[in-house]
Amino acid sequence: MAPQFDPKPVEERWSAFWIDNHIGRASKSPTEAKPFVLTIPPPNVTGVLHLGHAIQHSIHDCLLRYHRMKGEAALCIPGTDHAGIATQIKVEAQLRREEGMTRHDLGRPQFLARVWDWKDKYGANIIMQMKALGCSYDWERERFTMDEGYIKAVLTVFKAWFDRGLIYRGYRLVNWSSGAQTTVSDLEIEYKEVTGSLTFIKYPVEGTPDEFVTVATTRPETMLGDTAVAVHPEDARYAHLRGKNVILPLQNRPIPLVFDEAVDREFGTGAVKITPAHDPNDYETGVRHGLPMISVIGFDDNITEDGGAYAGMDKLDARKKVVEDLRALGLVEKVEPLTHSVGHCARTGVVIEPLLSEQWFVAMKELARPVADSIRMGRVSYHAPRFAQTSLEWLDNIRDWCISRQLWWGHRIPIYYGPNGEVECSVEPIEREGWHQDEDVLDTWFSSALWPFAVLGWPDDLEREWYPTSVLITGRDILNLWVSRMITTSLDFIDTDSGAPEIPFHDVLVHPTIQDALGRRMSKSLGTGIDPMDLIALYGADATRFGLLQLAGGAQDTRFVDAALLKRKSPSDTAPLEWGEADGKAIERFPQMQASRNFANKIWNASRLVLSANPTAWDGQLPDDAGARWIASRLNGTIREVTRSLESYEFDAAASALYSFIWGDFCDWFLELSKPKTRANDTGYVAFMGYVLDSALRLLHPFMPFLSEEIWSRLPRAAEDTSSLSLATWPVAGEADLEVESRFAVLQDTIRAARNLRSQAQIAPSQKVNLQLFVPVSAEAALREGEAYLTQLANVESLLFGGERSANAVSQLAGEIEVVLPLEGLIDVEKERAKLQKALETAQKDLQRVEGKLSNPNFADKAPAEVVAKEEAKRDELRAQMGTLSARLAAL
RNA sequence: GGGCGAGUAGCUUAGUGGCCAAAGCACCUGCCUUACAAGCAGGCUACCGGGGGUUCGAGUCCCUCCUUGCCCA
Repeated sequence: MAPQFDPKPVEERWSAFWIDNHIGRASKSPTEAKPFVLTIPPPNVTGVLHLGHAIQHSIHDCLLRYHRMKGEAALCIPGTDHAGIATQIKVEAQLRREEGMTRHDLGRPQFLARVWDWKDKYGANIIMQMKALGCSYDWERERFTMDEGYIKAVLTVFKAWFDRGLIYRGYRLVNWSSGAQTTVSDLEIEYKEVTGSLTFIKYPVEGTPDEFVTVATTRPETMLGDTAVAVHPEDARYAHLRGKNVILPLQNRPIPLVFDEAVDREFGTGAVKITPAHDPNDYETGVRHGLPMISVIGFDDNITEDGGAYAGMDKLDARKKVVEDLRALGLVEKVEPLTHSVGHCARTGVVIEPLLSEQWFVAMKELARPVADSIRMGRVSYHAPRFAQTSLEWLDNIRDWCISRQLWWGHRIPIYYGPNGEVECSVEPIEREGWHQDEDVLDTWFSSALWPFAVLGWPDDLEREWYPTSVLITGRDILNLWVSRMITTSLDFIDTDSGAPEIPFHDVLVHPTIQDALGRRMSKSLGTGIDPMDLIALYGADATRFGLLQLAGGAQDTRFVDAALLKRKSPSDTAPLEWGEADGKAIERFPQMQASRNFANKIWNASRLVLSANPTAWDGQLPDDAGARWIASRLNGTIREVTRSLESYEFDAAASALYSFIWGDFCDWFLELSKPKTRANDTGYVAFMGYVLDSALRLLHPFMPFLSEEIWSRLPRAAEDTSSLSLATWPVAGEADLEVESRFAVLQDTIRAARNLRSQAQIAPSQKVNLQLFVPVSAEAALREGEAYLTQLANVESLLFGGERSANAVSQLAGEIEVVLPLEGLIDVEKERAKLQKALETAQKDLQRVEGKLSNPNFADKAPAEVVAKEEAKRDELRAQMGTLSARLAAL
């Protein structure tokens, strides 16, 4: 074995082994035990995975491997999403860039062939990335949201909802993205603060041309489509105008003054212009008052014929011209700067234009109610629980879902139009003379909403033994977009054995969002996006997984440190980053990953040491030795803690329990104190060392599968014999022995004190020293038992218990134990005195605080007995320490 | 605008009312001690965002302000 762990060959070997041997295949019959089932959130086939995916898949595979080792039937179904808008935009951009063509030049069938090529290429790449991370999913079950069976599921749901009247076509105000040339749903809009202006426009009152009603607007060009001005019914300023019209300037059209309670009297002048065709609020007002709706902005963002003189102009040009012309007429009262929130298309970034259009919708109210009920009843439980509230707020205020998209890539809407105006929904294509299919496709999330049961064979033959699934692991940004909708479809289409609506998963686990080193969302355009494959290449897949799982504590955002990025002067500094370099100096760029790579190397070398002693299978006989008893107890505590943490999804706690056990306890103490035993070829002891390592590797496997598998394959095996650690059993915790652990802690503290003295006295580590110990009766057994270890680990020549207090010595306290290091030459008495004096003062101060607490009657009365007892023990120890320190000072 | 989080060492994070607030990285000192310099031993570093309150006791609970992230409009 090489002195440094080289991840690459190990990853290649075991990756191939797991796939060839179908480790991820759920071969057990799930009826044997409660199955553990996951379906991954299918990534978009738009490109490559980023760190957000990497943490998500580290969590998936960690849980999956843990449950598999526990002996449960464990299954995780992988797959990818066609991602309608996102993918089509990518392929269109590529087409434009490389061939100067639009999709229309190519035609629908040819264009779709191009998108399928793209899907094959990038979809395969994404699956490859998951495998590189070590994911042990059931690769034979890989699904795609547009594969044959999936299409059937989508069409079946559409038809069922259509037949029940839940899917309908309507001429409504929808969100139009001119960038993608399609509608988008409410959830696909991102609101951003922009600096704009508020223009106050005077509308003359009909019949009294000297009187005006002033309205304030951020979008003056929409005034061309105004069909009313609204004021609050109790607003005294406008009460006298009831029943009157105002004249819409530029269009010279009388429009009514309407009274509506929704008007905010405080905003602007209290009078608002109403443009029902271009604003959601105005649309509602328009419906309430039966106002005409005039579209003045078209799908191309240009002013329509109804915009009169401005027809054909871009809406932003028209905005300037309208204000200019109004100013010329003296109708602009003032213009104020205003920062307000504007909806942008989440995919293309263009400003969303609300437009009237004929689209398909799902009526959500009736469907959403049982979803909210299920969440409230706790049938689906959220981690953290507050995310249930987030979902409920959305569900309780649900609005109809616009599902038609003016795209080519996706599930084409199964609606057919006949020559005489017939409209029919059909799962099978209608190929009758004169009939044609709706041109639009469905919102991607319509198909994603069916994921958990569509990947398990629905509608043909749902594999009930795997449904419902166990945990849905996802980022919090798609809780409404995806998670709530999956619950909706499952409750509506899937029944339990007793006929009640079935949930798609029991738990929803929300994982952290990974931010860049400056607290921003990771983004390729800023040059801050990090490809997990780069991390795997630099640090190895195990270190990458472990490092990410250390960050996966709760749902809180977490920062991924890029040392090079931190060196930048300001967040707006976008100078390119060179890998591993900042200010011309070589640096470790990702310290979090470096730390876990070092950990992997530590495990590798600890294993080298154990394996070099040629361990045989352990017979279960615990060596009669303080160190062995101690590490056995610590192992049991660690098994318990890692198991508990995984059960409660605290991956950071599990990782740090493993880290401190393996590095802190096993390597720093146990392996060090075991060295004389391995040199003496104590086969029983070495077999025990092999057993502890074996157990640690099992616990480590869900976190670092490659490394643990590699080392485990080299260890001897007793009863159990499987070909792979991934199929070995999860360790069962025995009782931790607190008595053994506290005795060993006394020994450790004493050794540390001795090392500390050596270091202060600047004694070379190789030089042996004589040591004198003053030990209270309570600690004597512990020190006698561990005397050999003390001698070995503090490099002691001779150890003296008690005796004369020499003046020529330095000392330090370890609890109540006084560790004294006599020195050959004269010591610096003043320095030593000052050190002891300071220690004495500190103890004095602590004692005063503790005594103050104890003498407070409120504390004695109200604090629990064990807290009081702790304080009393503390007081006794401090008194003893002060006695020892005084004695030492006197001896100087 | 409404809602939900977060702010702890130079950095990233633990911290479940009860010892003197924990870990890793970074930094400093000394060591190539025959598993590991990706290492070992020792050390430095905190007005726990500000202010107020509840409590015998607050990093932890409540109020408020500041900063910041996300969701919804």
